[in-house]
Amino acid sequence: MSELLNFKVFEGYCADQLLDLCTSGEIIVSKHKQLLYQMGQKADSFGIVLSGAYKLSRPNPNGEDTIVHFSTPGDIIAAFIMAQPSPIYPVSSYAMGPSRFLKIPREVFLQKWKSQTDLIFKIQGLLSTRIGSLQTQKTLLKAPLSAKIAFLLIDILNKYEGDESTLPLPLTRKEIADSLGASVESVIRIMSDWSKKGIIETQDQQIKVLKLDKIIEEMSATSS
Amino acid sequence: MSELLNFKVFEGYCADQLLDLCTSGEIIVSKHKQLLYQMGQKADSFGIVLSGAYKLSRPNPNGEDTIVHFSTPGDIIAAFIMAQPSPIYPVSSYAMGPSRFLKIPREVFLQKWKSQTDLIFKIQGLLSTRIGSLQTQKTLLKAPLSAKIAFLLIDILNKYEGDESTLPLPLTRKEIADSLGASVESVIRIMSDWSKKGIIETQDQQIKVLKLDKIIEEMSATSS
DNA sequence: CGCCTCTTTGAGCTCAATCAAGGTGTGTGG
DNA sequence: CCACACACCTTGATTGAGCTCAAAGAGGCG
Repeated sequence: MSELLNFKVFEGYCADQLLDLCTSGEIIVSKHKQLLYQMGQKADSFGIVLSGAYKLSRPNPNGEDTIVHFSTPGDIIAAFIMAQPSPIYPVSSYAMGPSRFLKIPREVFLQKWKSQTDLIFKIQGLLSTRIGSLQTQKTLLKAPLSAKIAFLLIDILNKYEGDESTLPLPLTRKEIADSLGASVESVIRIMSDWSKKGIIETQDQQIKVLKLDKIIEEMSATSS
Repeated sequence: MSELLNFKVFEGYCADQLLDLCTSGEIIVSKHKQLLYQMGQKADSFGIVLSGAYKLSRPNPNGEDTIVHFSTPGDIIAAFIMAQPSPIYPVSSYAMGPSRFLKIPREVFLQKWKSQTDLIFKIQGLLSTRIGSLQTQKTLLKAPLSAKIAFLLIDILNKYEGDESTLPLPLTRKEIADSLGASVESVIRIMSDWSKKGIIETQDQQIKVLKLDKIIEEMSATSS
């Protein structure tokens, strides 16, 4: 599939090489909310998000799921545990809306990917972006909820090259809440407020940011 | 230095190989609170914590520092950004108590470390542990503060092979607060309570966990 | 000896959680 | 086709965990 060539991870690779890397690859078509990987199970494959999105989540002490990451096209899932002796998926993955995923067996990673130094460092780059994002979220712990929501929206928008203002994945208020460790009601209160002020617009779980500057303001706002 | 041989990252390496890997290495002796790396600066070296500990922190929107990670002996700092074109330290590092650090120039990484596939995956293992820890912290967002403190203490204890019950680094209440996104006062209130109950003991910023089971209980406690 | 860091305790307040209730749209089985 | 369950969104009222502010004691250090 030539669509792989567009992803930054494969920068500098030609079609033939990619074909080799994706030996025994299989395209998984997921429906909304469908499980891709189950936390705790033996990790015998990894892969790349082709379209749509997947959420990675772990249960919290109350048994509810906390979302730890949103994986969007070009994102590699589970690659960085493939090198471990007998890897286990550390999180569960669910599709958000109809999505496609290129699934590759672990053996192919060990045989073909592992030795590609450049590729490994590209993947490490993705990892380090992820750590950066988690760390930023940690610095926002003491910030008001509105700042956290603002950051989350901007963080997701930033992943897409095109500076579209519409979030390219169906995102419910509940999912925002689960990602931020907040309650749905609180998230709704803040976002309703933004809607009234014309800062954002929601249609059918597609969130559109109309006034990016206002959102950014929201993040540093000491006042109102 | 043969003390490197004890660290898990270098499992399987012999002294000669290590010596080669640490070409141009320099041992940095840090005093308490001394700066090791400054966030935002050009990253031209990385290294390994030999003794003591370092805290990695980033400023939050209020200008205060949030601690994102505690690096203890055997931990590698900044290695995973060395492969980037022109890396910048993403966080600042400060010594906690007198500490020692083996500093290695970036060129040595590019020349000698980069090609050692096994080593790279060991480092990736450290990274993935770090992500795991950050994710777990995220799942605790809705848990009471006491659960977060309990988890932090246990998390730090777990890093040390020997099941010592004394935390091997000087940890102030303020640092705990800065790591959890809480206020010093709240941390003190909870820990004073634990001290009174004989669950922990503090002497000169050395925290000792007397009743590990009680602490674990604290994490799931719905009551009290 | 004054300054600084760390710890402690108390009082009051606030942000967001919880509880409660109602509305809408969608899928599903009788 | 209707009824029912279920997921999502919304709004209001109440409450409480933890924050802020204030004040003070205990080392340690130049």
